[in-house]
Amino acid sequence: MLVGRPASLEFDPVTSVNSGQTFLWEFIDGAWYGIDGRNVLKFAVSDGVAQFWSYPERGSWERNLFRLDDNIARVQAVLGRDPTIATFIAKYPGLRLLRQDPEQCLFSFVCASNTNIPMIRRMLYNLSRMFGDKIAVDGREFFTFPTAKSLNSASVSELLSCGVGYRARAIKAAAKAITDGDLNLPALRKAGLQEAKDQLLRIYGVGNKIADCILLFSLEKLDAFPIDVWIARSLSSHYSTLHECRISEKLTPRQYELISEKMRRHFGKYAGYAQQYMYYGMRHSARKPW
DNA sequence: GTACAGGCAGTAT
DNA sequence: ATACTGCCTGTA
Repeated sequence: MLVGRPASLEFDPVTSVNSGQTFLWEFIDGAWYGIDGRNVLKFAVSDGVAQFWSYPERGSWERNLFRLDDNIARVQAVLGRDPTIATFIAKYPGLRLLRQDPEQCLFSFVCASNTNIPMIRRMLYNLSRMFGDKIAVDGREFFTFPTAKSLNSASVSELLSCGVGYRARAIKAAAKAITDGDLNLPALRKAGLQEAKDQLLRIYGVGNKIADCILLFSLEKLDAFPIDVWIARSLSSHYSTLHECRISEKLTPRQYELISEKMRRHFGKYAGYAQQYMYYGMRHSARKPW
């Protein structure tokens, strides 16, 4: 799909924001509206040309969010040597990884444990309504994503009223770590994969999968390879020969690390892109509506 | 009623 | 290191 700025690049923003990496996007009256940290983002597509807005104004945010600075031709060329991924690339050529706000990404995936996407969306909308700041856009109310500070001072009963259940404790733990300075997310962008992951794993409620999602979607670790049940299914059906043992849907932490590392060696430094093509391909062929 | 959904931590072995 | 278990909540 051709976009307004820069016109020479091709990608599909609709597919990308609906590929399960991010949760607070919705289609309203012909345009897509999304929350990224303290910004309300908007785009509309017609006749293969996209227009982008943000509130408050932030020039060319789409370049940052959709990772247009990545050499996608190179990514697709490298990953396309794998026949399975080549099929997915051909099917969804416009799919892109997103570069999300790290704090929002952290809280989003803390909420994502052991539940489904409609529930995740509900939790995050409720949290934003209760702890975010109201912004009026196009005559409609939106809410910025809550800051760590606001979530840190939230009471447990307030969090429970957002429907987060037992994740309340994890939300509080992450909010406290950030507020106290024990977890410095921006600094992790420059750290190595393992170093950054170790920092995230110290947080209560953050395990292997959630840590890898945060690393890939918000901290520049394009070689992070998150394995959820969908990826596990895909690995066991397409890549069983790479692994001597059967891949079950439930992986022990050790098995997770082993397989994740093996896929990293197989796909190289863009392993995270391969994961996203696989994930979206699996979800799509399973006809998940979200 | 009960199974299930994009995991994780706690405990026992 | 692995196996097993409980867990908030809403929907089918």
